[in-house]
Amino acid sequence: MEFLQVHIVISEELYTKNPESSELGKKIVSRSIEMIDELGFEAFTFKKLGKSIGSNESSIYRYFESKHMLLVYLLCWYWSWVEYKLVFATNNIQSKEEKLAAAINILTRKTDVDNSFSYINEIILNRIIIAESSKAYHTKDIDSENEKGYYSVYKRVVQRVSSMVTDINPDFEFPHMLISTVIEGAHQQRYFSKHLPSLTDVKEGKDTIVNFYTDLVFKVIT
Amino acid sequence: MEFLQVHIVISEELYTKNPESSELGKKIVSRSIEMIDELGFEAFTFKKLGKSIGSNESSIYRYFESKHMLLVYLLCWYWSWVEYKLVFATNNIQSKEEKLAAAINILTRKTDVDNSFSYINEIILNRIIIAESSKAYHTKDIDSENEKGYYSVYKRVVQRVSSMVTDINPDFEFPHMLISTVIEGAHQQRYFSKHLPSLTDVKEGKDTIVNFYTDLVFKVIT
DNA sequence: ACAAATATAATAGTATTACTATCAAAAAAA
DNA sequence: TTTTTTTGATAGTAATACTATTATATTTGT
Repeated sequence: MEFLQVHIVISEELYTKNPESSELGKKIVSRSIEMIDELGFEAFTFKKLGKSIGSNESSIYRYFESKHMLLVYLLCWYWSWVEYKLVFATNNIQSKEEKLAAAINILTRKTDVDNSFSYINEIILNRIIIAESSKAYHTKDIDSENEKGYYSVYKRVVQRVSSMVTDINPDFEFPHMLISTVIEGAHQQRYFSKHLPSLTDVKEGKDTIVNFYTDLVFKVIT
Repeated sequence: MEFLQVHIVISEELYTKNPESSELGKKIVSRSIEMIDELGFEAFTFKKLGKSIGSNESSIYRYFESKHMLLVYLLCWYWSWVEYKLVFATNNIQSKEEKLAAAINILTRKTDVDNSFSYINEIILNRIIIAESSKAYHTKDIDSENEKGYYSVYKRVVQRVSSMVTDINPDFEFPHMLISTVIEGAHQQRYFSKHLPSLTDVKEGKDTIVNFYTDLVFKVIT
């Protein structure tokens, strides 16, 4: 069985040496995803990662300037991947409403396996995005990093879906607020349902989160 | 002019020695709020705090077990204060809809000065809650800390407002999801409007965030 | 096949962090 | 005034988040 191999290109600003250019680089990325998930971002270190992949701390620093930049890289990779899924899933849908519903589904659903990108486990990556991504942009350096374009992919995803909202209702004044609320909200609800369930109303079986936010969006924009 | 002095009681689990029991303790709390705001939580240390208040690192450790526990303490104080404001603002409102609207206003508006609590600056505290609170519960220890009740005040606030939703529409299935989405969403939008404005549609002057979420809630529950 | 270039590994070192432990001095309570 | 409690000062530890240097592989060009 063959799979379509799609390539996600990440801005050069985010790494010192492109991790996709070598086996070691790919191992750094794939193993770091697993380790951040296992240990949490705080307890994760380049030293531990090096030991775990049979390499050296100093070699990892040749790919990523810091642990923070690695997280930003993963975030960027994740949102590029979501954008690809989004474009793929909404392409050729004629009905504006169906298109928006498909987009919201992509943004709020549980991530499933995707064999197009061999060395990255999207399910685990999704989990660390949910648990750790806020640590990437809740920094004192947010403004300068934003200027450098570190978050442009994420902003583009919000923009794409906001446009779908505006297509349906051109008079709706807050499409960006609505979509960023949905994206961040869906992530939070997944985290809460696991760790602080009294903040949610998630039921076993059906995907409450997708239904809740889909319903919310359509009610709010009309 | 005299002000009503209201006392917020914080669970003993959150501190080693009650910071309200001494001048030093109060200074630790009030100055830590300012310093976390200035430096960000990562760069803030007990050593720097000690130096800044003319005290010693070791003395601060006698009040708080760790920097993380100080943050949890501040979070708990903040939500206790919001709960007090909430009860105060919604008390005696007859109309269920007006009551909920008043509650959403409390949860989403910009914080203003409050002279009832002398040594805590609520405006700065609000800012650090917006920027840093996710770091408190995005930890590997979340489950055990949740069991110990560290987040019960926050959960109670969500519960209170969710009940108001259920009072209006007993058939609405997701009151907790809705209210936690609103609370966290409003915080995020305030952060985004300052640092990642393309994720929002905030306009100068009027309080877009309050209007957006008030409208959202009433549209969703009916 | 061999030199040159490049990538990786190993080691050491630095400043800082997040604490703990100990002891003395100061302040408050009995 | 004695005892207790609180604070301050100092020292120490293991770990973190790096940087710098040098040696050793590995790859590449000819």
